[in-house]
Amino acid sequence: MKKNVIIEKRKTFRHGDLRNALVTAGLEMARSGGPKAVILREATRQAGVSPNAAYRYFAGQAELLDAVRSACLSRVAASIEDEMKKCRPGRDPQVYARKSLRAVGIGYLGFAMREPGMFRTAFSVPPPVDSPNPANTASMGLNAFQLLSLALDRMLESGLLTKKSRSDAEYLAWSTVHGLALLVLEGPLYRMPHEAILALGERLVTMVERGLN
Amino acid sequence: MKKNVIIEKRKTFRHGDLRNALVTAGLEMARSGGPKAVILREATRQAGVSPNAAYRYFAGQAELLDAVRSACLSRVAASIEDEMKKCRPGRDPQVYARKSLRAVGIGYLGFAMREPGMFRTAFSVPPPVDSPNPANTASMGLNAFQLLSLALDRMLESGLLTKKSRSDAEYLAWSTVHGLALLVLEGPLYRMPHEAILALGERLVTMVERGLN
DNA sequence: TAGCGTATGTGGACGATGTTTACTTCGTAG
DNA sequence: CTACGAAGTAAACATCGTCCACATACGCTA
Repeated sequence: MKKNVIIEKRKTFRHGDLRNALVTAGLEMARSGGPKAVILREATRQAGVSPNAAYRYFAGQAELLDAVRSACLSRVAASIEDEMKKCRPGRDPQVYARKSLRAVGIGYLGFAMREPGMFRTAFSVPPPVDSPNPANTASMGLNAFQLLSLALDRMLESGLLTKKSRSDAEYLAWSTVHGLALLVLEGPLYRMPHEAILALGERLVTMVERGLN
Repeated sequence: MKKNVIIEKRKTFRHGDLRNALVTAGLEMARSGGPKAVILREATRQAGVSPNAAYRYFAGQAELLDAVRSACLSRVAASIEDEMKKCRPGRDPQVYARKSLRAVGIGYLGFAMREPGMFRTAFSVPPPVDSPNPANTASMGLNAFQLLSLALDRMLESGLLTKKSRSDAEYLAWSTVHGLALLVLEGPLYRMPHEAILALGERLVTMVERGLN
């Protein structure tokens, strides 16, 4: 395969920023291979360090993956944010609200298509059964979630949504876009051309708009 | 962990049904651990056979996983079918159509909750970049897809859907339910109680009904 | 400035996995 | 009955994650 030669044999005994270097290396592996490609030893190799050095910063491979995953999630949020910034509050609040919701969907889907590896990593999980961590309800994607919530709030404020239908609407909207992204990335829409996917995305967001009620 | 003792040291040199035994073992591993838990060596162990024997039937671990995945997909379809059988064509075709669509959604989501490991395995993929297999467009879940199509056709026939909005509606509906399932299995809805999830599922299907237009 | 404690890395080893190459066993076709 | 080929075995290798004991040098204190 690719024999990434170590950049340079660092001269200092201490690396200086190892934890960060490991996550960065992991990120790159995730980018081009998904969660399964995040190899601890390979990360240390790229950092020019012995395998065990990683254990000074992570309890194990799982924890490294977790850090990488976290980084991926923030990229997702960033993508949404970028899309969101494009729509400014015009005179019609309803138009603004609709645009916001669309931005969330498009930013999300767009990232999935642009960075499949990272996207899949972002939403991969450790054994979903063994983390009875009560505190991590908020550990995932609150940023992206908040952006979505924001868009939905705008819908509510502008009268496009009733108070009742606003509740938990995040989950419904999120489900929809996330589902399409996965269908595209690893489902039957695998070979569908990008424009077609985006068109489907548009319809999807419209469906949410109309269907949330 | 669990030290599944070999059932019995078979007396015949030939196993007789090895390929099947391997897939079955793999299925069980998938059930209780997802795709990552499908270990080739472990499968051969459970079949009471040497590791290499597997290579008579599969090119490698990936191919075994693929077979298991395929089995999981058919389970998904079966779950939908079960739900579908519950709704009979009454006098009102629109009611029937709606019930059908709901059945698909509920069957799908229900399976995800009942068999998380298999569900996750069903929708896991090899490196999504390296299978330029043109023939496998239909290799995945056509069964489940067909059931969904059927339900949507009923919607069309009964006048709940326009011809135009019928096109590609599978993908929109599928995205939605699949997305919720994943949010529940490995997303922020991880710890949400089952009733709440089902309630969300109902709302979701309603959203699709209304939003497809 | 000398020394020392400790955070940071190293080295070597272990068990598990996937996979390859060479060999053995045995059902069966001719 | 014999020989061929399908089915399974044995031993070995590379890689991965991880544990243990040990080495290094940074930076604080005396």
